[in-house]
Formats: sequence, C-alpha cells, structure tokens
Amino acid sequence: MNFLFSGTHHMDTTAYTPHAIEEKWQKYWDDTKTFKVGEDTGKEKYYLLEMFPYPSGRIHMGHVRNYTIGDVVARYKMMRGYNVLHPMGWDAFGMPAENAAISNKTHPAAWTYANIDAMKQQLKRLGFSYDWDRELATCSPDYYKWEQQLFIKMWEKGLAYRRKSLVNWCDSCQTVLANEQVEGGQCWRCKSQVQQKELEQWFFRITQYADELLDSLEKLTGWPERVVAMQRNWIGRSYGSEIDFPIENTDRKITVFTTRPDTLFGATFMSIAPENPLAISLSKDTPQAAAVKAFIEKTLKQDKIVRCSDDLEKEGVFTGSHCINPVTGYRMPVYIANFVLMEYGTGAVMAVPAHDQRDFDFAKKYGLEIKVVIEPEGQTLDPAAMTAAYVEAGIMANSGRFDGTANEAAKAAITDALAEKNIGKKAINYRLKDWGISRQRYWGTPIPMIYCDACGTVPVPEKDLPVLLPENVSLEVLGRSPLSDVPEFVNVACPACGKPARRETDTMDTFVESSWYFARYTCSDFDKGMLDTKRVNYWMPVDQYIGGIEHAVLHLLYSRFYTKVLRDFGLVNVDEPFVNLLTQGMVCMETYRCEKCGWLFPEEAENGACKKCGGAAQVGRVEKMSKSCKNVVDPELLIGKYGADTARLFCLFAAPPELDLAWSDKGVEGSFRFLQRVWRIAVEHMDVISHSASCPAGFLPDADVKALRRKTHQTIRKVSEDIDKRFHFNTAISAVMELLNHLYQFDLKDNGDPARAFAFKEAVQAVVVLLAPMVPHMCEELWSLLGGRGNIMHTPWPDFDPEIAREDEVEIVIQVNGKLRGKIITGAGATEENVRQQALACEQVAPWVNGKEIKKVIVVPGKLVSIVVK
RNA sequence: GCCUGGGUGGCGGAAUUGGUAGACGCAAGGGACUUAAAAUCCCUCGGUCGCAAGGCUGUACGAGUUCGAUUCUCGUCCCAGGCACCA
Repeated sequence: MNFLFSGTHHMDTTAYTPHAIEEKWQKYWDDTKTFKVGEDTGKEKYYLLEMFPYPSGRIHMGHVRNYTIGDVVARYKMMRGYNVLHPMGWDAFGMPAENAAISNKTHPAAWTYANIDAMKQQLKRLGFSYDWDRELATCSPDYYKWEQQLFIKMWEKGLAYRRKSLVNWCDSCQTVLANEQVEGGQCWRCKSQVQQKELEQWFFRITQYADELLDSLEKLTGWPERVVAMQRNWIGRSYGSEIDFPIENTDRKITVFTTRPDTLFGATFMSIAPENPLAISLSKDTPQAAAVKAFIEKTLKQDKIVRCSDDLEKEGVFTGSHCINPVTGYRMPVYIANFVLMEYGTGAVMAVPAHDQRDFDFAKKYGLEIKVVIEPEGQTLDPAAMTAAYVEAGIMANSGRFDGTANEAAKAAITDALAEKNIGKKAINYRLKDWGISRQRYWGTPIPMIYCDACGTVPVPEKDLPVLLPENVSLEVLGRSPLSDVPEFVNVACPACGKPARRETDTMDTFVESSWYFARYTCSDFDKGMLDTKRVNYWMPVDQYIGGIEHAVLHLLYSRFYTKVLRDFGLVNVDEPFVNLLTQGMVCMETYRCEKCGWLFPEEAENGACKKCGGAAQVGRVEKMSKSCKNVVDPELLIGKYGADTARLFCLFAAPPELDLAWSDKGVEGSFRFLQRVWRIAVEHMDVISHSASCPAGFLPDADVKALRRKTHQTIRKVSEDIDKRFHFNTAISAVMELLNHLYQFDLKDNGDPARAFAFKEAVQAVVVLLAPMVPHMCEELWSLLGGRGNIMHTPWPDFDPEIAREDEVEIVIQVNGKLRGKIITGAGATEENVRQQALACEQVAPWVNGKEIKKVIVVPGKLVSIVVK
C-alpha cells in the first residue's frame, strides 16, 4: 500500500455533518465532471448499468437499493483502473403520465419532464456516479425517431407485421396487453379482468428468434439460474409432429400438433378449441349447429381465470362432423372442448383417451371409444377396466407394423411414415408468441405507418421522421387511440401516390423503448443514426446489469430479441446485451394491521392499539414496501435525517444484494453510528495520521503493531474479494467494522511510538479507501482532511501485502472421534509431524485418548487434527 | 403437477474448496464515565445441566456417505418465486 500524504493540519474535533459534506462533494463531482467518460482504448472498458426508472416523480427505497449496489460496483471498478460507463436515463413513456394528465389537467410531457427534474435531484442527492451527459428520456423525439426508423426496417424484412388477432383487452386501462402483461387472467397494472377482443395489431416476429433466444441462454453463465429457467420456460419449446386428419366428405383437413405421434393409432376423436373457426363451419347444416353455437357462446363468456382454473369441468359438444384417422381409417367424431386452447399449437388436439388423462375423462363422460396402443412390457391393458390413462413408456400394440417396438422409437418411425405420404412431419412448437406491440394510447412512440386505399400500407419516408406526437389531444376518449381523434395527425398524403391517406394511430408498447436504451447510452448524442457503430461497439455488451427480478421475462427477453435484430441489421456486433445479471431483492418492511381498518401506518398502531377504531393492532408480516401495505419509508426523509451515506450503507449492509432486505430503523441507526465511529477515529487522530511518515526507518514492530498491520492487510484482501467476486457488500462492510473495532482497541501510547503511529495511520487510511465506493462523500472528505492527494475516486484501490497479511501463529483444533476436544497454537510453518505430536501431547485431549487405541490421525495443515480412537 | 430458489440464535445475516456453527450488526443485559441522563467506551449474549472446570445438545425433519456434514447423496415436510388443461 502506498499512500501519498503531505502537509500539516490542525487538530480538529469537528463533528460528522453528513449534509454539508455530501452537498459539498456532490457539487464538486458535478462541477469537475468527475464521472464523464469517453472511449479510451488505453484502458479496459467496463459498462455498468442499472435498470432505468419510470419517472413517477419520486424515488422509492427500491431505487435507492438498486442504484447504490450499482454505484459501489462502478466506483470500485473506477478505482481499479477501468474505463467505466455508468449512465442514467428515463423510461419516460407510459400510462401513468396519461392518467395524471386526465386527473390534473397537465400535459403528459410537462408532467413527465417535471418528474424527471425532481427525480434527478433526488438521485444526485444520493451521490451516484453517473455520467449525466449521456442522460436520455425515451419520450424525446431524438430518441423515438430511431425506434421508428428501425420499425420500418423491421417491416421491410417482415419482422414487423400487422394482422387481425384476438388480443388481451383491459377495459379499465382501455388498451391491449401483451401476454406477458396478463397475470392470472388479470391486468398486471390495474388487476381488473382481461377480456378478448379482435383488433388489427402490429407484431414483432420474435418467434423467428425463438430457437436462438433459447439456445443462447446457455451462454449466459453470468445470469442467475432462475432467470434463465424462467426464460426457458417462457419460450417453451417442445418437439413433436404435425399430423393431418382429412375431414369426412370434404377435401379439407384438420392439422394437429402432438408430442405423442406414437399414440396416433389410438386417436379415436378430435378436440378443437371453441375459438377455432372450424367449430362453426363443421357444425353448419348439421343438427348440432344450435348446440355448438350455444356452447361456444357460453365458453367464451367465461372469464379466463375460471376457464383456466384447475378444477374446471371438462366439457364439450359434438360438432356433427367426423374426421378420419389417417392410419386406422377410424371415423373420429370432432368435438369442441373447453380445455383446448386456440393459442397453443393449431387449436386442435387428436384425442387419445387411453394415453392422456384429459382425453380419458372426456371419453368416459361422452361415451367415446378407448383404444389401447401402448402397454407396459409383458402386460395387456383392457380399456374397459382402466380407471386412468396409461401415460408411461411401453410397448406398441394395435399399431400395425409398429407393434412390439418401444413407444419412444415409434415416435420418429410413425412421423417418418407419415412424412413419406405427405400427411405429417416433424414439428417444433413454442409457447412464445409474437410480440404484440400496438397500444391504443397517446403517450408512446407513434407507429410510423400510413394506410392508403390505393397503395396499401406505406411506411413514413425517412426524411419525414420522426412522426411527432401531436400536442393538443383529448385524452378522455375511450376504446381507441386518442390520436385517432386528431384529424391533422390522421390525415396525410400518401407518400407513394400523394392521395389522401390515414396514419396509424396506435403507439408502441413501452417495452420497445427499454429494449435498446442500453445501446443508445453509448452514443446518446448521435444524430446521424440510431447507433454510432464505433462507440456502441467499444462499449457493448453491458458487463454488469442490475435490476429487479420482476423483469426476468418481459424486459430481459425483449432486450435480447432486439439486440439480435440490431445485430442482424449490422448496428451492433454482439449477440447478447448483458453479460452478467444481478437481480436484487425487494425492500421489505414490517406491516401493521387492524381487523376492522386493515393496513395501518406504523404511527397508527402505537402500543398495539389501532388509533382509528381503538381495536387491536397487530404486527403483520414483513411485506414489500408499498403504498397499499402502508409500510413505505421515504428515502428523502431518511436522507434528511442521516444523510445519503447512511442510507447507502444500510442498503448494502443489511443483506446481500440478491436477497430481500428487511428495513429496520434501528439498523439504520447502527449504520449511522458506524460512520460516526469512522469519522471520530480519523478526525481525533488527524495529527498522528497526517504527520506520521511512511514506514519509519529502523522499523521494529512489536506484537501489537504486527497484529494491527496484519488485520489491515487481511481486511484489504477480504473487502477486495467480497466486492470483486461476489458483490457481497455486507461481509465487506463487516470486515471493515472488525478492523475499526481493532483500531479502537489499539494503544497509540500517546503518539510516542512512530511504529505504532504508522500502523495506525495505515489502518485508518485503509478504512477510508475501502469504504469509498460505498460511502463516497464521507471518504472524500476524510481523504482530503487527512491530507490525501487528489480525488479519492482517482486513488488506486490498495493492494494487500501477503507477507504482512500472513498469520505467523495458527490455532489448530483437535477433534477426537469427530468431537472438538482441544486447541493448540502452532507456528504457521509447523510440519505435519510436528502438529501431530503436539496434538497427541495436548493436555485437553488426554482424557479422551488415554487407555484407548488410536486408529487414525488426520492432520489438515493450518486447520485441525482429527484423532480416531476405539 | 412441473421448474427454480430457500429453511441457521430474539432479529438481519456469516461460515468462499467437506474442517472450530453463529463473523458483523440490531435488540437485550451488565460495567465505566457523569450530580444525572443522553452520547461514548468496555464486557456478556443458541439451548440445557453445572458453583466452576466442563459436559450434553443444536443449522426444518429422517436416513446415508465420511475421521469429520449448515455444506455432499436419498427421502419427507414447510416457505417463496415462475410456468401450467401446453396436446
């Protein structure tokens, strides 16, 4: 460690005043642009990114935690000599702005920009090391212009397309929702029931990338396993076959997807989804027409929750038509069944009651034939005696030339046989659907398309981009895009033929903006195109991305997709946007409940009584901080009371980043106390520290000095490892606390001993530098008070000296038959034989060993001796 | 049902490669300083038996592997998250 200290300072007993110190350094960092970065090929780059916030107007504790974690990593990497890109911006489009506009009569833009200003001040007050020159807001035309340009490119390549489709419709939000925004049949935002509605919608063909999105998950070794698992689950690839079933007395056919082609000979009926157009056409002109119509109406009226619930009765109705099993010729009645989903596969399922439980139940209910085609080895199954479907592996039966083979082998064999006759083929099916991006809302990126009666769908010419959002729009229209009520926006001359045409009035899903903001940060001022190749390729990929687990599927999957699209357009040269991902836990807080009044604010529940009704108030579960649970702690109040450094320290110390953090007011006070302890020991000994030379000549350390120096260097090693390898700031901080405790016990002998003074100084300086990424304001201040040279952020991270850190005496534990019986102290270099002798001679173990036969002695160098006796 | 994670003192958590379980902090108790309080500094702090030395016990539960298991294997229970009539 080499500290460069000089100059003299007066002894100063100034108290720790976080606000003055923090504001001073925040201004300094701002004025000197400490965190501005550019491309520097002489240094290794490190791109650190935290998920950008929606500008709601105020930051919450989740932001404080997320951004503090990121800031520590960024500052640590800076001190390690990396060229660190650490940007911040605003996910600024979205519905709350519109809702606020309606209730407050403000314009969404004015509301949004005012919120951005307010939140930016709050983030600055926390002292985060952002390069604010790269700040971007997705609602700015400078940003969404490029998104429109890429949309047109995607349309040209068929990656963006328009089709009529049933969409998830939220009546309360008056908009369509992506599948990912529907949670258990409810709107993710307002929790109201989601309905189905047919609309013309724009889609991104994400399914074209399904295989790559799935397969390259393997490469994401820096991602948490569970996020990878969630994405794999979401994409949901399954291998199987597509098989055609001719419809009797027509030249049409029903195509099904199945993962069990081996059961084809046992298919005795067909189940189709109520939404399947075949349902109506097959029952037309049959006696079943009325019954079918009634069944479809009944089923579609059922809300999705009920329809998807586990215990829903399996029901169906015969369409009046049959199709033909292509291998057995069996006349299969075609049923409409309420459990068949139009969204998955082809909306039709070949039913094999003997080998699928749902089909079995259905067949029993409607008296349909059950035909066994797979049997356990050496057994026969009697359909009449079966009480459940046989779904295990087995031997083929009643399946013509496939009889006697293993069913797993028959899957491919039957599919191949079908393929030869051109009535079937191997197929892969995905749960993942194309990404519907149309939103019938105002505050989003306009979709840059024009509809002309003569020319059809025409993109807005590049020179006319961006398609700006018009300003004077009534937001209170319902059920259609507010833009459709703005004639001067809608009416436009066709770019191709010049005749009157109409603009698309939907806007894009806001997840589109957040799918590429990380790339735009590298060149947010670039005005010649979406991305500046040189800069984006210098910085990308993001080395470390940090954010909430709630984005495990939506945002992270879309961003991966978009990155691959950008790559295929030659705009970036990476396959994956985020090398390492850290999903931090939620910030939680104790709750209070009253049986009558529900959730209570803590101050309403003092002394176990509800202040509202006088009833009993109970301490509830620890829940995620939320307005509805009335358990939020406002970061601003926290900073007001203790300062930003304490807020940061507590967020880091209370739990490792990936775990939920239980907020504790007492714990915050503890963090504040620790900072005061650091402050006090440094300031009270400022003379010693700033006057003490580097290692004094003729340096002869006594045991105390050696012990302190050892602790100092061990702490440097521990903190470096904890931050570098694991992001375990809690244990890093506890190591510094140990060093500080050691310092408080250390006897300076009235400063008369230069060796002691030096060891003391070295330890205090280590505390200040090691804490700098976590509590930067206090450390900058102490660094300058103690005469440190320059800015602490430009001070190299200290190296530890392995010689000094090494213990020269080791405590060895002695076990007898696995139980701890004694301890001995040995020199660090003691030989195995020597340790063994000492252990066997140890007084404490004698009673356990004497008179017994020693079977075995195991010596683990530096750790323990294990004696086995009989 | 399937896929992930988890389960350690009064509490948050630590134990990094199978090697002293409970670092560090909070809370609690005790002491010093003070006329007193606050603040500060120091000490104790899993359970249990014991005056003590020390013993026994203990990481959800039950087995197993091992000289040795919070850590590895198998089974069970519970909690959280994700997916789910997926053909």
